[in-house]
Amino acid sequence: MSATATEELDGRSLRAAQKRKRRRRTVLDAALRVFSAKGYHQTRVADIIEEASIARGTFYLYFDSKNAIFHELLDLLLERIHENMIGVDLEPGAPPVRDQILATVRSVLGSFREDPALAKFVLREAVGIDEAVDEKLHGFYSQLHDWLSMSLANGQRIGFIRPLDTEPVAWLILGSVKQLVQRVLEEDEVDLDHLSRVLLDFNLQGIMHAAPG
Amino acid sequence: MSATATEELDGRSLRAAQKRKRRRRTVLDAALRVFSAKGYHQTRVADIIEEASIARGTFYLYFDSKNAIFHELLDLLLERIHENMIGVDLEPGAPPVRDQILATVRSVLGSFREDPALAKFVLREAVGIDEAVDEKLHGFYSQLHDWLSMSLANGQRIGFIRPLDTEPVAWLILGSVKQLVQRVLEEDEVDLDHLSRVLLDFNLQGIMHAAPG
Amino acid sequence: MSATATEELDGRSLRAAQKRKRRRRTVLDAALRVFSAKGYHQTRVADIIEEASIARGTFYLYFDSKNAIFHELLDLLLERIHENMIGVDLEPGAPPVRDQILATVRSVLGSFREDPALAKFVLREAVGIDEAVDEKLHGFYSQLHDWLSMSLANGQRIGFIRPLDTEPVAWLILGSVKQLVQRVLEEDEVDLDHLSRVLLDFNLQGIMHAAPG
Amino acid sequence: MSATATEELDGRSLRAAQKRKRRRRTVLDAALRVFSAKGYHQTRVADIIEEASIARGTFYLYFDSKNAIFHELLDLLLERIHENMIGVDLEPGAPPVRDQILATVRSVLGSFREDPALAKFVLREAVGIDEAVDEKLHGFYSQLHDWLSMSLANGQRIGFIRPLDTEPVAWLILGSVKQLVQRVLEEDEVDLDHLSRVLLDFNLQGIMHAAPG
DNA sequence: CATGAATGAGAGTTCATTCAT
DNA sequence: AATGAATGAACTCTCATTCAT
Repeated sequence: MSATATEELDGRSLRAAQKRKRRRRTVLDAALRVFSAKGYHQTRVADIIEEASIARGTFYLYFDSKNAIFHELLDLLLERIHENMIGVDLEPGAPPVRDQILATVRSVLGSFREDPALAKFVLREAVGIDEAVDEKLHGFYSQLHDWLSMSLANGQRIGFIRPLDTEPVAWLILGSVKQLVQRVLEEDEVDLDHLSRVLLDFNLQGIMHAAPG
Repeated sequence: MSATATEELDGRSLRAAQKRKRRRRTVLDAALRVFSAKGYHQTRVADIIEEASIARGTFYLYFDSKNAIFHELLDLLLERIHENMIGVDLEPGAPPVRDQILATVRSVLGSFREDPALAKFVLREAVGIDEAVDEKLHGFYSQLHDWLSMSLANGQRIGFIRPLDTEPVAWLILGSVKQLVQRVLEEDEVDLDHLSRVLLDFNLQGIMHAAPG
Repeated sequence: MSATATEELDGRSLRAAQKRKRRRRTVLDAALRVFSAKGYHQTRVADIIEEASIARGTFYLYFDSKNAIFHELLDLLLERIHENMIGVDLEPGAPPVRDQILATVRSVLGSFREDPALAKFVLREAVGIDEAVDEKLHGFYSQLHDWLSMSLANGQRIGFIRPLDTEPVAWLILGSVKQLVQRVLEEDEVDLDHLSRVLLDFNLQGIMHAAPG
Repeated sequence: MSATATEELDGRSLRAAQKRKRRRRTVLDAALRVFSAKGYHQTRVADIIEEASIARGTFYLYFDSKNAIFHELLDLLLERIHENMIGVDLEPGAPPVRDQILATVRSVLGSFREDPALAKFVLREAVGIDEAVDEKLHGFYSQLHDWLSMSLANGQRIGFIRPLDTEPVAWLILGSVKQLVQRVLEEDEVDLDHLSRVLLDFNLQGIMHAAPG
């Protein structure tokens, strides 16, 4: 009987833990929606709890503060973007580099387009909130930059990329991508395939005619 | 004698008006400093009046509200940036197009570097404050974009620019410039001449080797 | 068991609702006391919350603003006065008209005397606050006037009242009553029965000797 | 020469004093207009100085404070009303008492009608401003009441007035007059002669048919 | 664990009054 | 005497967080 009780308790606490997790998730989702729509400062805790259909106190049962839930969201999203980043396979037999990059670009643009809240959140609303937020974003973009910079260096080594100062160029590429993502979010109908190709061509060849040999 | 009196009055009111203008300017400068350093929401009216060394009520003598002074600053700065933009001279006998663009780029980067508060303000803090602010910034960047887009079209007509979709490419260029400006602000020592050349080369030729004829 | 749970919940929320209502009432009462004592403009929200022994925020939990609670009080009190007004029964077999009116007058004077705050509030403090307040009071007195005017017309029809211009006379009666009420509030010891009779006699017969046939 | 100088000074200071007096009067008039239109609390010092076309500081050259100018106005107006009050001449050979009273009533109503600002000011706005204002008004009405009460007593002595409790009846009369004055101010077209007669008849005979001998 | 009423520090703004010119 | 820019105390209202139930 005590076994049963224990089992029951285990089962109960397991279910409880799951329920807790689900609740947390519900609130996080709600918060993401509201933060994306109104921005951090325009968002009241009241908005979040209403969107999540929970009571005021419940919010503080799952999160320490409005600021804390924001940070948690930010971490989550930056991590998710990280995971979606695909490296370029330079092994012999791999698809052409250009095609690989094109696929990556296409996938990144598409994923932002699918979850605009996420992108809006990271690109626009997470600014001017906090020293800590600023640092986090800064670190994130630095990582992207470093990865790009390294990729450029690799490309140079195999002769795919011309000699250039990889540091600033990585920033330039990053900037152009960020801007395009932002545009993609604002326009209703976009041809992702076309845009991906334009983005790639621009970054690869710039705007000039290929110089004649 | 009445003339003198009138003159005196004029002189007095003139001096008063000048003083008023100077005061306004003092407050605007102080506000720019504080907004740039702390962001809009972290900035209290108390911070501004302390920075400007004026009394609480004096602030409201010159500006309607915290929001109003922010908008005035924004207008001022966007206008200033506008004025610094130089077109490209295509007349025969003009300096080479590439040199002209290079000079513009160099001047833009330099002016931001000279007044970092200005740049920080426009690029970072003016987000998520207000519908009106968002629209203003949006409009500003749209204008920049349209100007770029048109310039690209012109370049195509004279054969300087390869065939490409000017609309998205203009956004890409804009994005890369914005990002570089942001970096320039964050780093202590930068070689503006070098960066300007890198920026230009990147946008003109991309990152690939010039394709052999 | 689920029934019990539901009942408990119902009971809980019921008790909560009751408590809420009691709280509201407490604040309203406190506000009435303070407004009556100091007038609208001398009253600070701080005074009300102190009198009600609640926190600053709590006040705004129950009322939108200082102005709103004032309006609610005003509505409440005007309504209460309305309810206390008794019509005259002209049916055969009813008590003599004079006695009926006397009873009404006595009851009105008495009710004001019992709750001086109420009367002070309506008669003195609710002036010069707001366009809306002015209109509300104006409307209230207009209603009283119209009711009086109509009663006079009815009295004329049954021959109880002499021919006269009912419109202005209704205002005269109203004015005399208002003034007496105000006096009743200011004096410590009053003989309500005596005053009621004096009021009635004055309004019925004026101050002259009954004209000899 | 010193004489001339003195004379000149005298003349100058005289003219200056006159100008000062005129200025004061201008400001007082302006204040009366604004106070009457908007009420004490809605009136800003800015409103008064704009209406009077003087500078902010000038206001405080002539009056100690917003409160002070209000009190001065109040005193002025109460005094003016006092002066307009005419006693009843009971000497043999004087016009009939009823006619004398009628003339007084007519004149009082007419004077209020001619200067509505004055009346509005005294009857409506001067409430809930100040302990001192309250006392002043209270004293004023007490005087009116005492005068009325005494007149009633006199009337009783000569047999013109029936036996009644003069104290409360004086308040009733006062109330009816105040109310009528207030109405006269609010309506656009009024027949003052008719209203005066109605007022008199009401106060003299009430609303009942004269009791048959 | 869930609730939502209660809290109070702190924000922006107003306006009567002062004072240097 | 006249001006009007400057002052700052005092006000109302907001909202993230707490806590008794």
